[in-house]
Formats: sequence, structure tokens, C-alpha cells
Amino acid sequence: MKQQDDVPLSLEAFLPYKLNRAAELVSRRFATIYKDHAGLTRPEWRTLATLGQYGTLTATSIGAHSSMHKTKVSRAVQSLEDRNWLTRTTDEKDRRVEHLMLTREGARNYRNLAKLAHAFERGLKDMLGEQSFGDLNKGLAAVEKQLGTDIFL
Amino acid sequence: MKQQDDVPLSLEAFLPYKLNRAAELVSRRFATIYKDHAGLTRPEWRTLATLGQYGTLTATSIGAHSSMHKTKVSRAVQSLEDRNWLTRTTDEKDRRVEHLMLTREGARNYRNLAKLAHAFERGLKDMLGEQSFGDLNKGLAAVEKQLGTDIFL
DNA sequence: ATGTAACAATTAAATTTGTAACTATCAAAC
DNA sequence: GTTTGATAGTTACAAATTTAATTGTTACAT
Repeated sequence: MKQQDDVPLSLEAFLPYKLNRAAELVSRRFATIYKDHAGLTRPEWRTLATLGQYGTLTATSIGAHSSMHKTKVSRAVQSLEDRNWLTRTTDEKDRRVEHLMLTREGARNYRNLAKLAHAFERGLKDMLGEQSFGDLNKGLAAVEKQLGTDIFL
Repeated sequence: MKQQDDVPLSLEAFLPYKLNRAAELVSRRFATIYKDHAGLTRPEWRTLATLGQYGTLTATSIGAHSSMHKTKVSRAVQSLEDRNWLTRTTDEKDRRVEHLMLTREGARNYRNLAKLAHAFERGLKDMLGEQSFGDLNKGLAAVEKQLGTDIFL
């Protein structure tokens, strides 16, 4: 057995912890943007972002694209519908399915936030530096590649 | 204004999202370890790990070291005390403060889990490869350096 | 010494989330 | 055509988390 095993674990140096911590630091910052500018929660932002990106989707596929549980999606969709940022259309051929699409207003708000998101990411890149930003992206891509096929729900 | 700004955002390529997703993938895997082996929740694991690492701490400093909210720490401490994995000693000079320390049993379980944690991290390193693992660590360190001084609560 | 502010920790109330059950619908087997 | 099994989406209830208020204690300035 390796010597390492008997050394007490350093939480601050432990990858799962560091990953969570970094994600939290970044997310908290970005959350202030969509919260302050549009009063959105994270599930709502993700739903908006996914619809903005793909145009028309069902609730299930929003969940798949944004890795959110279907109940989260369901609630976020409800809330975005309440503000008239999206509309539902029941599928003709399969009436279980609802096609979701941003309204004009939803799309306008999406474009606004997408701009802010890009700006945020550029700001992050500036703060971290090209090199570290690239390292981070490469590292995250590797994680996604290795573990990303986990069933999500 | 840059062209980029008008391109719809790709959530899958957006750093905050990728970071969260990777953190979630890794954490979910590691969680099965401390859950299956010891029936711990994440706050409980973090509390155990922090005490194991530092020996004796107050609840407040556990929160600072593991970036957990004080109520989370409070409940985790309660729960670990209930299983006799830690003991409290009220500070003589300042009776608001409680010094927390692992019991023999707590320490034994800690060492066990620390070993599994190290093994988990090695497994991750193997999966990602030396290079990507290093990239990820460098990237995360940069995030911590730039944003880590955010007040946490 | 007394009032005020600060702090450690807990508890309470409000919010969010996840699990599981439920409704409605479809497809395919029989 | 009717039973069975699966799927889309919602809802109900339980569990976890966050925010706010509370308790007990200390320090320090009046």
C-alpha cells in the first residue's frame, strides 16, 4: 500500500472539493447577473438558455440538454410561461408532448442575457489568463468525456 | 461590439455550466463512496474530513475551511456527535466557543474514508490521464486564486 | 455597572429540491 | 379491442437548503 494512503486527506487539495468550490464561486457570480437583470433562478436561466439555443424543444429534451431533473424543468417552464417568455404547443401526433418556444419577449430577454453571458465568460478568461482558462477547459472536457455518459436520470 | 455577442450562447460550451456539470459528475460518484461506506451526507463528510485534517476546530472554522454554511455545519456536527464520532468541549475562556474533536471511532472512520478518497482521486487521475488531470488542477487553482477571496457568507 | 455591539452556535421559518406517485397518452402484443 | 408497458409531464409529499431570528456570551465604551 502506498504511503500516501496514511497521510490525512487535505480537503483543499482534493479534486472533488476543489471542483465544487470553483463551480460555486463562478456560479454565484454569474447568478447575480441573471438574477439582477431578469430575476431568474438558475433552473429558469438554464431553461431559457436551452430554448434560446435550440429554438423549439420539449421539456424532456430541455432536461437532457441542460442536465436538469424533469421536475425542475417543469417548474421553470411554468414560471417562464407565467411571464409570457415562452409558449407551449401540444404535439398533433403525440398529445403527451409539448413543444416549447420562446415568445418575442422571451427571445429578447434571452439575447440580452446571452450577451451578458458571453461578456462574463470573456471577463473570466481575462481574469484567469489565456493559459489557465485553456487548461480549465481542457480539464473539464476530459471529465465530461470520461464521466459524462453517466445516466443522468 | 464583437460578432460573438450576437451568436446564441451554447450552454454546453459555457464555462459556468461546464464547471457545474463536471463538479456534479465527480461529486455524485464520490458521494456514493461515503454514503455506501459510512452513511454520511456531504456536509457530514466534509465536517469529518475537516476535523480529521486539522485535529481540533470550532464549528465556525470548520465552515471556513470547508466552505459550508454555519447551519449546515451545526447540523452535521450534531449528527456526528449522535454517532459518537466527535465530542464537544466548551472553551474555558470563551464559553460561546466549542472545540470539536474526533473520537477514536470517528478518527478510525475518517482514516478509512480518507484512504478511499485518495484511491478515488487516483482513479480519477487514471481515467483523465496525467495531462488532463494536471490541466484541470491548474485551471481550478487559477479560479480559486482569482475568485477565492470572495466573502463566503 | 450598564448599555451596546459583536460573535458562536442553534433554532425557526421559508424556499428549493428530489422521490415517488399520478394522469394522460401512445404503441404494440395479444 | 383490450390489456400491458412505456413515456411526457405534473403534482404531492418528504428531505434538504437558505435566510432570518434567537439565545447565550463576551468585549468595550460610556
